[in-house]
Amino acid sequence: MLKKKIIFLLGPTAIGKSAIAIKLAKKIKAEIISCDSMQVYRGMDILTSKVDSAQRKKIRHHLLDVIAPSQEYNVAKYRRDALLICNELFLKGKIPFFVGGTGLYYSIIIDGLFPKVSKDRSIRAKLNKALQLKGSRYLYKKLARVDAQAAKKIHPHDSRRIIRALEVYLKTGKPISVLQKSRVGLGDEYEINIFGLNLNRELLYKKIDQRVDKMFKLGLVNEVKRLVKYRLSKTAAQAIGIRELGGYFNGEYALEEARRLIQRNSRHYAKRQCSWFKNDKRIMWININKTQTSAQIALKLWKKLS
RNA sequence: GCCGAGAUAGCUCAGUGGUAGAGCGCGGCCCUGAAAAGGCCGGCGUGGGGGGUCCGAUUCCCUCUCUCGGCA
Repeated sequence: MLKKKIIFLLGPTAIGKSAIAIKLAKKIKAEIISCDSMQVYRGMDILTSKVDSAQRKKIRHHLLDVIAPSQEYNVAKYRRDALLICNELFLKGKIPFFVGGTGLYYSIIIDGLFPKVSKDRSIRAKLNKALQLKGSRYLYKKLARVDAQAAKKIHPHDSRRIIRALEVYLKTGKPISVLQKSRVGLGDEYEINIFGLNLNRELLYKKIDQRVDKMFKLGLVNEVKRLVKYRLSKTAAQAIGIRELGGYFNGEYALEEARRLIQRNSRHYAKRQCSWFKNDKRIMWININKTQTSAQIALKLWKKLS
């Protein structure tokens, strides 16, 4: 029996994924599932460069605007939501087409998430308090005693991962390093095609800077002003642009400085994305050069699929 | 033309008679319930050119070039 097909299109921010994805989706009866940790929030349109409604009419997009920015969202919720949509699409005879740049999210879809150890507010509160009082080294030593393997992988300064590992241990009595081995991915069941878009670093940075300029022209400042009037969830508040414009709103620096910071932080982010994708050997790479249109690139991808 | 200040990393600059640092920038990497987050690593340099003093000069002296400011 023929395996069902799932497609991924990955790449750093501003490289042009969305336009290419829509063109490809039209050729193959696919619907797009956003693979982006920030585009799930309503009201963060300019900030996250979401595709507009005209484009969404061409091809249905999922997991955009699914929660309020006051709500928290995370990998586990994403996985649950995305897999649900995947199944719906299969029933409709459509191909699920994941498009985005959040490395953790796509890998969780493909490779799975170890089960059922959700975040625990009270345990985290305690651990965070210990972190403040005694520092990350104290927690790190604690972790090393119960889960040497995890400790080996985590840097002593990486307090977030130390806390999560301890949280899992305290909740289940099992080391996270053991649980992590029990992930169930999509691997064997489906035919998975992963495409990655690649662009020379200098050009990518230029595109990022230009995109940020465009965001300002489209009204980024007002959008963020509107957003921060309400309390943003911890996760939504992480979007690049919130903190940077916050400093401007507080009078810490001029608007131009906020722009500079947004551009720089976006470049750093893109670099981290590249580094994440680089060593996934399953990715089929497509090099972009500036003369190609998104239609041409979509055609190239389409040929590789058939 | 004269006077003064300066010329050190991609940028802004610090410092020292024993071949150099800081911030920013940049590069590399890690990643399993906060991931646009968080963490780690890396100085990336013919110290403006030439000459002199000295065991030794980026540091002291001379000279040239250039830049900036002031006076003409």
